[in-house]
Amino acid sequence: MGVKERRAREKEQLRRQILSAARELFVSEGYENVSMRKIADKIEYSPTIIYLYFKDKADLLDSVCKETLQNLMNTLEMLKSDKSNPVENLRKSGKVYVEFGLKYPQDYKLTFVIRPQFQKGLGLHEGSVGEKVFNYLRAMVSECVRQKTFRQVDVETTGQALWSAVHGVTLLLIDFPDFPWATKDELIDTVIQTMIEGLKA
Amino acid sequence: MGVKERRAREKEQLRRQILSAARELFVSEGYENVSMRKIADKIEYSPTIIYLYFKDKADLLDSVCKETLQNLMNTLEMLKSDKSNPVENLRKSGKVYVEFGLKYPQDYKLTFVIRPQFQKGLGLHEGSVGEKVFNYLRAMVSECVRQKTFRQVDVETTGQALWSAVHGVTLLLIDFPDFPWATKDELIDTVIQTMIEGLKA
DNA sequence: CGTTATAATTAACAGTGTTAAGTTACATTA
DNA sequence: TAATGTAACTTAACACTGTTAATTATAACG
Repeated sequence: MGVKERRAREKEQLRRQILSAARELFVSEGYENVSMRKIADKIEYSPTIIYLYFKDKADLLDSVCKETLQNLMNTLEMLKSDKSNPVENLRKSGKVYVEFGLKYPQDYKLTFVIRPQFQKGLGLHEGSVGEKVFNYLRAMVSECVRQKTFRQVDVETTGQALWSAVHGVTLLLIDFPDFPWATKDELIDTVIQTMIEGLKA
Repeated sequence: MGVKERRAREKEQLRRQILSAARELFVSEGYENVSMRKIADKIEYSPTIIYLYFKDKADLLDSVCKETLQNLMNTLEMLKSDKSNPVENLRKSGKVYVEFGLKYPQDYKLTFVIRPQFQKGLGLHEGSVGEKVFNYLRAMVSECVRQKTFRQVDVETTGQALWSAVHGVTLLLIDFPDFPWATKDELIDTVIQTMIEGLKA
């Protein structure tokens, strides 16, 4: 009775083929400039097959973005955190976050800008990767407060404020590559350090 | 010889008609969902007339965004600044900036996210409105340093860092309306205040 | 073999940005 | 007033788009 399983494997494989073709094209051409036909061409199938695996183009984008979020989470988790120095962890994580965005600018924009435009109601569903990422951030802030390196700030609001800052600098650097930025690294460090300084006790 | 001038006025008038129809539709339907035909319908002309006034759809977007930038600049300039308290000016300006973005979320996204996607090479050209806005910000930071309320930070980098922070919070609030934000105002204030605290001497 | 399920395709619809060619309207000149 | 030139505007078309319904090919089962 291994037939059903083989078929299921084959289906899953094609699904992944579609997904990775879509990601490659989204990244290299931009979401708007990628047609279902182009994706189909790349995997050498007819365009309509995609609809047997994904509801529509937005659903395809959604799946690509979930992968990106997982990649971001993995990247963050690779940083082995030093329990004794939560501020340093926060600084490093911020840096890694921005660098991830700059390394995969199209993926970052797809996930944090394009997707919300096409997929309404993106809260922080229980069990979602987005929730995990934010829990990670919250824990770091919480530890900084517990160790009294930070003053008694509201952990929730502070986490969101930190996210705002790194999100902002990431997007500006992606969207305005021709702007006369001071220096990429200097700017990134300034944003993160200034926020951290502003939170210290 | 007033004929030529009248004709010129009429041309200018139609140009404005197109522009305002485009803005309304971009804002209410989103750039991607607005077709040249829809714009033409709204002003009761044939679709191709638009091409006699604008190079293409991206150029139309460009013109809409320039207006938005001018509106933002005007809003900022309405704040009469108190020479003796530059930090308070900075705080207020940041607040006004974010509130402008939240009041016209579609315009804000068009200008700072969508436009750079379609119009490459958006530096800060001499004489551009964008340059004016940034000069305004630079002057405030500079004054804070001069009065020694801020420590001896690099004005350029600091200005860009501040822009990053307010840009980030604006976009997050626009793009993730269903995220469990602490409180809009609390978050905005936290972002701005934390940055300012982090810059103080 | 024939039957059945399902995987994949073809054809079509209504819409897109944009261009080239054609038409209309109108001020200027004869 | 009638002809002319020119600017304003429209029609028709091209090569695309996302998506659906109907159809065909493929392969497993009895």
